[in-house]
Amino acid sequence: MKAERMYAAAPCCEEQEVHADKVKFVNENMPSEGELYDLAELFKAFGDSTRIRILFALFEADICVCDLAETLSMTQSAISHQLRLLKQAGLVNGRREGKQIIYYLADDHVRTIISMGLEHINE
Amino acid sequence: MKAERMYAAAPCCEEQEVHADKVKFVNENMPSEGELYDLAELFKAFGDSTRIRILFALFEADICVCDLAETLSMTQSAISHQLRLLKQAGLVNGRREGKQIIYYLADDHVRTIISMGLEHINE
DNA sequence: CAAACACATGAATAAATGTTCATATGTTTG
DNA sequence: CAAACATATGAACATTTATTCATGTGTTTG
Repeated sequence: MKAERMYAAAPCCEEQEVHADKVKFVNENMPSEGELYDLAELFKAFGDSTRIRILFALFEADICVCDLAETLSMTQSAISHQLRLLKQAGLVNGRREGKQIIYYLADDHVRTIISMGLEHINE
Repeated sequence: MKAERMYAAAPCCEEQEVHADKVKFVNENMPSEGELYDLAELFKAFGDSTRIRILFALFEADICVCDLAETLSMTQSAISHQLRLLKQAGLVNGRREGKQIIYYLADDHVRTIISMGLEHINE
């Protein structure tokens, strides 16, 4: 009879009342759909080692696409595509200087977030 | 003649020397392969809204798989798979209590990192 | 203004990822 | 110890993602 999908049936883990209260409480403090989505998108931007390397490069200096490509031994196209994602996530910005476009970190949250990450993996 | 791949040709952005120095300097301060990989893996764990929601739930209370599934309106299986990833990233741990396994945050870096993320998206 | 340069972007492809379904493992209860 | 419960896990599938290749856009230079 193709029942509705069961997300953990009602009599979940015995003691229904206690658990129902917990579920309710947790959901009250859950951020909005939009905020959850934006958070996930933000961290996705950090979730690739090419992009992480780009960010580390930008910790040291503002730098053009061409030099990023050489630094990371990757094609200009690949770097450009990744820079677009980083820009969409609000992590970097670019300014034109003649023929080149110089990229730089958008704000200091980037350093902070990566520092926390480093602390975590070196615990 | 199928040339070698060109990662931004040698005469990059004119002024070769200045740029070569910059490239060298940036590379000296680049973390190791392993560290870069681990960082990316860590942030990947934050890069999905289901996992973000699980973490927010665990901010409020230690909680079993079944209740997580009910809270997030998802199947037990989906939650279990995601918990495995969060565990691999060192973000959560589980302790057995009778039939259930209660999950909890592994350490306080999780809160800090998510806080930084929230600050960033609300700037 | 034509050629060269620096960068961006669309389409294509291979690899990674998230969820579902079916089933296995481990624990408690009668 | 058999049945019920809570969770874990493997295989399959659809979707997303990272890179490449080819080409387009915008700027400078001769």
